[in-house]
Amino acid sequence: MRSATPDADGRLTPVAHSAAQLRIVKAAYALFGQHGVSGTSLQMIADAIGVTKAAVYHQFKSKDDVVLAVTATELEELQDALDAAEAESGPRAREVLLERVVDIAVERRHMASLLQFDPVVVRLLAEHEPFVRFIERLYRVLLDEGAGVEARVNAAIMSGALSAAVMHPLVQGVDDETLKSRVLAVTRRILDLPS
Amino acid sequence: MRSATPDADGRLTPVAHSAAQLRIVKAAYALFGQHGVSGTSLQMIADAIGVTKAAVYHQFKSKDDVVLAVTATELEELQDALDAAEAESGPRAREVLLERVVDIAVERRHMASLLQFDPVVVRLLAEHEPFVRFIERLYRVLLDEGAGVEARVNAAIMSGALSAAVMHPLVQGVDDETLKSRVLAVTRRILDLPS
DNA sequence: GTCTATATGAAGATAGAC
DNA sequence: GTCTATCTTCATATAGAC
Repeated sequence: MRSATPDADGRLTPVAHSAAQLRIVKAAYALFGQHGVSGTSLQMIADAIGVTKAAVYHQFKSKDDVVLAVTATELEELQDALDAAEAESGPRAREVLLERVVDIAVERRHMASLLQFDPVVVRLLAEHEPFVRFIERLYRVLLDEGAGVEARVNAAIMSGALSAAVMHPLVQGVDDETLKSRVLAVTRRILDLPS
Repeated sequence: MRSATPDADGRLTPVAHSAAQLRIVKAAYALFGQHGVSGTSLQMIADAIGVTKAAVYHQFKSKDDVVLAVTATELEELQDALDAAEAESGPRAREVLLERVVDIAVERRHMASLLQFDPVVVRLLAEHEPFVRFIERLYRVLLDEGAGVEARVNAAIMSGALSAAVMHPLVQGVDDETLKSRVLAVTRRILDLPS
């Protein structure tokens, strides 16, 4: 896998993408958001950037590889947030993570659901160790050590709440700032953080 | 469309499915949950029930029709909950709806996300008037008349929270009863209902 | 209600030229 | 880094027999 390599500490170390790879990842990202991963063909991606399928295959050896690269790119942003959170200690870490994550989710509205709900992405995330370790690292901040059922359900609720909150038809017309502050308020309540 | 016809009041009036149609819908339902709609072929559906593709096409004239039938079947359950809620008045209506919806979501865990997050289903729900009217009816109970931005965001959050809460990897091992009570508690908090 | 057989196209993927 | 050309497999969909 070229797009993300393991690291001792659950840190993703993604590639220096070439310009050509970046164009593909960017186009794929947009199309995945509109059609889902299975609903997006390499032909669609190639058409979107004005090249042929073969050109795409020169950069990535399979469609799974493209999905992996897109996913890793998305997680990079999350990783920065996680790094910042881990630099804090105690409940403050969770607070910092939450704020950053909400910001990211609102700004890249349609992607949030992909990562969590697209069956192809879910499968890849579960199968590739670097991703698994990264997710574990994320939950370590979000949940207390040895957190019980209640905390786990709360964390699950929070992650889905976030996805829906930013892409649901009901919030189509809502501006980013309003959305951020509302979502932050509700997710804080879910995680039992002080507002 | 054979699988759902309009009604003056946003009520879906689905077909008397034949036994053959029911088998197809049931198999498709399971496969959609595992692979998503785009990731499920009619061949997979046919194989699952031990017939040929042609047999499936005899019952439904296109794949969209199968998706429509599956979706309508899922919404039928929601419709019963909605009927019950509308029979109540005031805040009690919302309370009743919430309890029923949580029950349904927990019991059919993997479907909740399909209806809200699968791009194909989302498209079909938006394009077919009976569905659009039904969803409007649903929101009428969930939200107050002329509800503001805050209530809309809350409703969106709630619907996503529900999906994630019942299918997130974090809650894989949690039993139905625990999940129901936790989800109910949190969603009540989101909607500002008394617990 | 299900079958075989088939049409037509698009999917993922590769070889080799420029 | 991109192309044309090609392969194979699979997709949706139809015709017509049983």
